[in-house]
Amino acid sequence: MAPPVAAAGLKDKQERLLDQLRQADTELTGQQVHALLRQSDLPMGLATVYRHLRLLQQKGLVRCRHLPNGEALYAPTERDEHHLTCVDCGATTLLEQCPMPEVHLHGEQASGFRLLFHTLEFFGLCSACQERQSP
Amino acid sequence: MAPPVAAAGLKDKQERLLDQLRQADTELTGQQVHALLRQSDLPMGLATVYRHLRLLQQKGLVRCRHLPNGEALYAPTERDEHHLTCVDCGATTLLEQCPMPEVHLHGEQASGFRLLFHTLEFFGLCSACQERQSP
DNA sequence: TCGTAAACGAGAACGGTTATCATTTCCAGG
DNA sequence: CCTGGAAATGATAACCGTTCTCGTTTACGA
Repeated sequence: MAPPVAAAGLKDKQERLLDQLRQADTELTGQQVHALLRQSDLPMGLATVYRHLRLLQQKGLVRCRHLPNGEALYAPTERDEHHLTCVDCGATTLLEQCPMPEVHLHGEQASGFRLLFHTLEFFGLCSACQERQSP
Repeated sequence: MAPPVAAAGLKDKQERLLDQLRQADTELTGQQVHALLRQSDLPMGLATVYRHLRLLQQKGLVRCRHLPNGEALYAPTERDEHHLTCVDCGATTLLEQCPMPEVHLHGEQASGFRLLFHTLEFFGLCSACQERQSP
């Protein structure tokens, strides 16, 4: 009874989860990660997904931001992207260029914080929503 | 029967709500705004608070950010503050100086978006949580 | 092979936000 | 002053993503 595929089970789930985020071409919600993993050869429960997502964040490997509606989006920290989000409909656009090439907190400004990642997000009204509210 | 205090009722609720945010010395959650207003001379329902909070955002008068736990915090846009937040316990520290003095999106990079505000937030581990996870 | 501790996951619980919808408040005309 | 319709309001129900609970499974050194 040699486990043909189950061997993948040995692979650390956390690492697998990170792979999933890296492979994705966009940020993913916790639910999406769960759904993707679900139909892979190494499915895992929703609770586990969130658990590891948090741990990865604490290791500084994953960053997350929140949409106006409160949903959380996750991405690998090495991907340094910023977005323009509509406060009305929630549509988000990836900014072509980072408006702030290098940001670093000077040392550790605040009492022993270990800096892991940052988010810089822009908010506004997309053209569609501008028209809709002042025709 | 001259209305002694009720006259305040004439004042636009939306403006009143904005005052509340301006008077506060920190960012407030929707619930907090509601609670504060509740015991003022112009109480309003939770639904109304959230409705106006969104409208104020669309006008560019109020900005909001989300804590790691998903809670939304509101503040007047004129207050340009940034924070350092612990991804574990959620503690937030106000940054003394803005690490990015002037940020502007060059014109409207993206298809007709009208830029209203931005958020720049830093995340890491506070000293307490660092110790707790690797003693 | 055992025993203990950590990891897991299904489903319940939570809690902030949003939607519903009946009621109230505004106001511009009669 | 009345009146009628539109917009605002708010108590409550519904939503839904996330977290918790806790019994079960897995890992692994002795």
